Amino acid sequence: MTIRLADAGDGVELKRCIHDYQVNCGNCRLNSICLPLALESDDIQQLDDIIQRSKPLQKSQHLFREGDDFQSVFAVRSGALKAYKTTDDGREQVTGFYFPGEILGMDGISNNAHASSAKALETAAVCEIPFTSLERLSAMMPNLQRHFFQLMSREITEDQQLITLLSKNSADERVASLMLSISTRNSKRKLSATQFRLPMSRVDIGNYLGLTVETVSRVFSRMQKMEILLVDNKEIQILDVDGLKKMANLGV
Amino acid sequence: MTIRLADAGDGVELKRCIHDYQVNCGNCRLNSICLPLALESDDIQQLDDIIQRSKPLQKSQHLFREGDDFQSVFAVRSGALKAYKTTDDGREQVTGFYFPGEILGMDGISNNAHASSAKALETAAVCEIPFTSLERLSAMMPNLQRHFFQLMSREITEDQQLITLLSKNSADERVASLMLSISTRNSKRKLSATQFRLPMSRVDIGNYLGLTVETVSRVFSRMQKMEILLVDNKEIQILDVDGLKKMANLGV
DNA sequence: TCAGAGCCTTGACTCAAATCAAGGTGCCTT
DNA sequence: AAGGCACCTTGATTTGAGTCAAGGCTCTGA
Repeated sequence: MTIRLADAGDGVELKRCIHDYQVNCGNCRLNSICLPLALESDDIQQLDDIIQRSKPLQKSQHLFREGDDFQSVFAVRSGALKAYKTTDDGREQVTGFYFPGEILGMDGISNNAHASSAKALETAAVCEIPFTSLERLSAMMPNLQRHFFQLMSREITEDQQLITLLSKNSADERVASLMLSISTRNSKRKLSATQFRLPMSRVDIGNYLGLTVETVSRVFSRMQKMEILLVDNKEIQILDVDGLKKMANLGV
Repeated sequence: MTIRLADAGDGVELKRCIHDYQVNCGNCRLNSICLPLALESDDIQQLDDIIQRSKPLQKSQHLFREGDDFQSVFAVRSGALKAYKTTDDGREQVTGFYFPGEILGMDGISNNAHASSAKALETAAVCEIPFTSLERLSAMMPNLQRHFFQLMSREITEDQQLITLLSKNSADERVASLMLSISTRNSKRKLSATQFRLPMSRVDIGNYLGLTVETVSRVFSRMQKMEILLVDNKEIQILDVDGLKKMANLGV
């Protein structure tokens, strides 16, 4: 029942699709994050034509799995996803959280197979961008080619940030950094930088930051006691941004 | 005195240059690692024309520094380099080691400024690939575009491997994994997989793996006692590959 | 060839986070 | 409305790696 192509499926389903979701890149409120490009409107139309909008994923549904054939990269439209790898001994490593406007799946390009799995943390909608079409288009639009090189390069620098965090920082610093990162990304999406609901569990946070659940929980308690955060289960309110930055120890 | 362009500098210096280094991508013995591409010889010529070969770097000389304008990516021709970032509080995080045939500098694309510094661990020669020329050429050669997308994607998956290592694995497992990685990369370059000289110090290894020097040293001692490695300062001989793989715990 | 500096190793002790254990909270299902 | 399950919190204890300290090795340059 999944609608993969804009011109596929029966008319009724398609219409609902058009009604429910934003239909094109030109009017998408996320395009300043996802496509901050100086493209001609004709170019945007061409890009829009290759992008496929599908039915939302339900919580804990997979968008793709490690080892799946790589066909497309994906932009998050709504909701949130996590990417994770399964180690040979069966443990899980969360490699990233993805919010609206962010792009995932680029790690599949190198081997033509997804190098990680992606799972919805809550109901989530994505735009699918078939990679061969994207390559074709990129060769014709220097701006687009540049944009994708930049996106991938950003993924690299972000991974390097995480490497540094894991390798050099204490539990307090790691959790504080993640809270700041989510806060910053929220404000880029014109949402509150100080109040939000975490879409992921404590287990996922711990897993991502190389900590156990218990440690994450204790850090939240400590932050609450210090009146830096107000934590009510997954609802977070940042009371003292400077205190949080100080705790993150990444330069105020 | 640096020769940056193949057609620059005075004739004598240039000739020595041609004599000392392999001159073009077509005959470079590393091209199976660096450029495993089905390119027409005319295409290789075009690529070759944009690549600039410079004088070798001396040990501990910088190839570029964090914050430098991003102009080029670099392929290692000989020797070895490390990439590292300096954190806001002045500590260093080594983000990678680069051996002949490997490409570095791609993290600079996203902000038009290098996101990390690169320093020679020993005398090292590199090919400089100016990025704007590469972009122009990529738009014309689909294979080349694909290749660079793949290279960047590989950098992402490798960083994710490191993230997992740092987040989930013990000191023993981390050091064992690095030894295996170097061994594998050596054999790709037709060098011995079981005997090599580490170009980096214990400090660099520890820094890269999120460990202290003392811990790295203790792990080497332990491995020696277990007759997995023979360690003589920077000279490493792998005595028991399976034992090493088992120690790395990444699936034998 | 000798001095010095930087790098490496080893040992003793400390500590931050993991582990083990138990109980609480909130949410979904029936 | 109640039962069950998944998730979260807190406390007690353990442990792997960090820190501190000291001594040895090796390469360089005078």
